[in-house]
Amino acid sequence: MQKPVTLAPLRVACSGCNLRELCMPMDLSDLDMEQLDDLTCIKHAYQRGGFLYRSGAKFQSLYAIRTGFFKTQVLHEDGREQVTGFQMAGEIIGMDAISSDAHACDAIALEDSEVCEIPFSRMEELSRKLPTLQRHLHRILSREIVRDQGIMLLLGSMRAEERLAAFLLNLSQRFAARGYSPTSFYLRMTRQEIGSYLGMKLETVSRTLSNFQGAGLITIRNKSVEIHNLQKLQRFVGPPQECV
Amino acid sequence: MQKPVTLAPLRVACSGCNLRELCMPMDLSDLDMEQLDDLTCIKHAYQRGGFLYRSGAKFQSLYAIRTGFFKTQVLHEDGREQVTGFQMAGEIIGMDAISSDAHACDAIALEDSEVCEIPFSRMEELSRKLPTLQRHLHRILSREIVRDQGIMLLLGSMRAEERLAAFLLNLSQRFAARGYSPTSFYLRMTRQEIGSYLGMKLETVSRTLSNFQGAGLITIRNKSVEIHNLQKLQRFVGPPQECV
DNA sequence: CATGGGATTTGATTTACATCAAACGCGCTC
DNA sequence: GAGCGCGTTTGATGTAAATCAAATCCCATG
Repeated sequence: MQKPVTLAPLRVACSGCNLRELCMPMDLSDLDMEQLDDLTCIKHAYQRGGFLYRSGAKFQSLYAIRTGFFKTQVLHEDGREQVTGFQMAGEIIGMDAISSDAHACDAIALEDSEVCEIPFSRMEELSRKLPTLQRHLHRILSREIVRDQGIMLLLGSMRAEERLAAFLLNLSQRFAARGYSPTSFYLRMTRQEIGSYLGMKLETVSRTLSNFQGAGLITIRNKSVEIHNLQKLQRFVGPPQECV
Repeated sequence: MQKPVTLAPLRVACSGCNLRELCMPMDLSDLDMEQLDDLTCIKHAYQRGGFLYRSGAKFQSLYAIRTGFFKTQVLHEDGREQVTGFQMAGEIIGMDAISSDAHACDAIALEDSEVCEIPFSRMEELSRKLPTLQRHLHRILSREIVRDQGIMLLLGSMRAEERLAAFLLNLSQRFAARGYSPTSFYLRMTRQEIGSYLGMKLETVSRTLSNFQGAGLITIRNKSVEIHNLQKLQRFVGPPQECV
């Protein structure tokens, strides 16, 4: 069974991290060595199923994912849950907690993962000295707002088929940005989790994926997806179908 | 017809603004007079239907609403639109634009309104000197993320009835926080706009409101709403109905 | 005050998706 | 390798909400 334990904490420096391009793309010239030390953060490992943080927990740090895959979810008191995102290497997570000093959602590892813990008070302190870092922090926060608006558009005005196509294309782009194949990848999450994220039931997810496969757009076997035609899939995201 | 013109720009100081509690609740002791001058911003008036900003416009400033009512919406290239929020006095708007230096949505006045323009570069500059302001900015950004997550939960896992009840209760709370009646208020937006925001069609909004009225929960006449029983309405937000 | 156009309500019908249900497949552990 | 449980697929049926349509209301304007 899953043991949500934290393995092997380790201090690391952002300057030496190969994900800097994705998570903290600042101009290095702004950073002298002393300042870099201030940003040094602690690396933790999480097993599949482990909680990075829980809703309600006191806010201390943001987390940069180094390797692995997470989901975030909010729980309604009724027991209903809504997956609010899937996060992969290079992405920053935990920003919802700043507003109330407590985490507003759960973050759970979908595979064995490593994260850098970034103590937020130190981040604020340092960003007062480094305008570039300050600007970057603002951009990250704002980017999250824009991402959420996109999901609102998706949930509010797209049909099941479109949502799923948009979802696959989004994953595709993000894998591509990390140097992986944009057309062949593993889904780390269950149909149920995809459904929760996209506002549909797991059966509908399954059926729609089967339809895509039937139409020759993708091949799906268990959790591995192969997209045969990105353009055709893209055309699914849009009004009903004006078959070209 | 609407003329989206800007009327009567005027310089004002935050120190003298009666909305400070809602939009910039900092400890005044941190601010000396000189710093206050730096935060002085420009007041603009907008007529109903006027654009505060348009999607794609260059990002310069955040805006604090002093009086009035706005909606924000994102447009899909297909012409589909999604209302992403309704903003009222004391709320800050425009934060989605920070990430790309361009506005990601339209902001449109739903009634004659006044806003304070807060040049963002000056805000960043000042927040490097004032940790309290810095912290406040971070909180505002994060609060927007939390708000969006709530809407995702609403759109992804609630039924029409629940969404509309949650919507009315949200308005109720926000009016109450501003010293207005929580049980009697005007809707500034059309059924169509409510529907876009809540992911349903205007007919469904109308029908559901009629149902609420039929159940004696509210009285609705045109755009004026009276909530007769906040608790009962609250109970609508939840799983199907375990009638108490 | 009359007129016109958009907003709203309400009804009839359709439909996309949910629900219920059963079978299958895959990865566990024993 | 047998047995079990979870995740997934697929089918049959039900239903909430969309769509289509028409009547009414309300405000703006001449």
